[in-house]
Amino acid sequence: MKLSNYYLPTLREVPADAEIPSHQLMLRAGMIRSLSAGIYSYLPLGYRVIRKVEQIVREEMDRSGALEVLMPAMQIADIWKESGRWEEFGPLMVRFKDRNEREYCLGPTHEEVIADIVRDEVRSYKDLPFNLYQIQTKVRDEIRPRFGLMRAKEFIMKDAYTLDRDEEGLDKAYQNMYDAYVRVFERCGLDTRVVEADSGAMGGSGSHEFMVLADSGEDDLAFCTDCDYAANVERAEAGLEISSSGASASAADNDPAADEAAAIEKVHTPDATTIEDLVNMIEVSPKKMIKTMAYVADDKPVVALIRGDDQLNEVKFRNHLGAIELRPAHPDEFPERFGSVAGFIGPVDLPEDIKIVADSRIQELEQAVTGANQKDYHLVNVNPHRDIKEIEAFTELRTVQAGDPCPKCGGALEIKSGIEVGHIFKLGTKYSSSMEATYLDENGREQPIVMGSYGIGVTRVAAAAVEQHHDERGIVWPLPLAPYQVIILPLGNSSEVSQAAEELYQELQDAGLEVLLDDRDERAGVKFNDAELIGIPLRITIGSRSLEKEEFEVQIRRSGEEFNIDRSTASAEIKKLLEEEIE
RNA sequence: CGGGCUGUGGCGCAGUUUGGUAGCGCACCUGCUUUGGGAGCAGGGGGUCCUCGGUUCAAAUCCGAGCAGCCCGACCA
Repeated sequence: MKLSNYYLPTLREVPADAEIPSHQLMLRAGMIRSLSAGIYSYLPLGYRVIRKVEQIVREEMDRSGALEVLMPAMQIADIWKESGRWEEFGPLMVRFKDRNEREYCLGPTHEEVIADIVRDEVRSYKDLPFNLYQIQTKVRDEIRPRFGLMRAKEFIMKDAYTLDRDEEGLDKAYQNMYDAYVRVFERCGLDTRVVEADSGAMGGSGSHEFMVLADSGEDDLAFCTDCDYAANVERAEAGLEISSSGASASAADNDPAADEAAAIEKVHTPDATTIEDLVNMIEVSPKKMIKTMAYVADDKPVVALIRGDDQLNEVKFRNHLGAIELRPAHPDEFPERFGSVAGFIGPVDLPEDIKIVADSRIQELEQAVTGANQKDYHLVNVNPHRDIKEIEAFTELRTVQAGDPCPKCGGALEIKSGIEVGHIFKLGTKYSSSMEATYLDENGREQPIVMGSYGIGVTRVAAAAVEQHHDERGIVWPLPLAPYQVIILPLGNSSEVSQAAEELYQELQDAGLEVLLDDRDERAGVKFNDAELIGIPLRITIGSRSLEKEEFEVQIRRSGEEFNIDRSTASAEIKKLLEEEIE
């Protein structure tokens, strides 16, 4: 394509609204424009990248035996009510009514539609297994869209669904998709890690996320420095810690004198509503404090007990409770529902209807500090086993931190941030059961189809690629995702130069390469800067200076390397350079 | 949904404290010169100053309400 007839609105300055590199650069490179927060148009250059990602995904899905379909973006509420997710999805789903007051949503995902498609047609075990996928725009009313394509309200996703007879079939299908995903991200030139994940609202038994490591990532990931353990911190568990306080706690249990020596005391702690305030006021280590986190789970009051220096992991808490809706209690709710005041709530003598769940680390605490359920007072010398009678369970509720022991090998965990570009789930029979998608097995018995679901955020992959591949001059596309492979810059206005450029352009195009010709009437600096900003892997400069010697100048975007090539062998040389660039 | 910041030409911003009829850089158009890393000179076009209401002789500026965008948090396949 010739830039003189292209729509490439590059920006010299960084748009004020964009925070992270991929957002800034995609705007500056004229790839995307936003219509509203989290809603984007993909301009010609940007859409080419999207299509490159789609094509790689498509090829690998096809290779894995999956079949491409296209499902409706507009879905009826009925199927969501059947699966129970009409309520569960909450405000994340964009809903509307047609002229007849019939309820619809814009598909945030397609498990229900898949179940509907197959339930009427799949009758026998002989019809299974198979795998359907689509590449389509998904719509989710994100609470807070941000970071450009990274978290948008409308985004392109590849979603695949496997349908199997049993768990064994699902395991195979899951592994097949896992392998396909590894190939997809490798081909995209992305450095990804696979981590164990929480399956969240999707339900199901097993789940892995494919993560691109990047500082701007919204997910925290725990990696073991010694073994291959890797998990999203939402799910990551810490191994057992052999601590001295743990040992002494059991000793204390056997020593009634120790308990007596440490009777509960109420201390005046005016305005100390945070752990930090308390540390300053009574000089106790946060490790000796019990944080009491008040939540409302499906409209019932619950509290989580966490050591003062730990963070509550809401996913673990929610999973333990089996709750659908879990939210922090609002301060206004404290007096009535928790019999206390925000900032001073504690587990000792709470109203009886409140469920108490404690992190396993609470078990080994003694002479701890916690809220007194009375404004401006805390309790000291609290021993959980003696003083908190209604603890429903001790379980791991805390978020793992760097340095925590690995659950697999005991080595130290480290925390890195990552961008979730793919997520695979073993759904099991959650949707097939509720929506009656069944088949008859060899014995003529009706069985629910066993499903898996597999997503790749296509637009997010493009953004993640920019996060991982850019420098101070702009984007540095990995060759497989580059919108064009080569850009030719004729400099000056001599007809020899433009003729040579035109010839090379034709030659490269005939050779099947994707080529841009910057034939705009712009100064050299403008052309150089734009070429580097949009990140084309190979830049060919043609100017009278080198043309006199029958040479073209090459710059490799990634390395910055520059050298000359002979005009006569240019196109063969360029092809060779591109092949090398793939490796 | 809570906290903070911001809305002035396509982009980046000043002007708001102290009210007086809108400005700078970039981009854009015309001409001349220039032409290998975001050109120079001259001339020119473009703005409901987010919206609505109020105060005032007079509002970008003061007051009230609303809307939008961004950041932090909450939340979120």
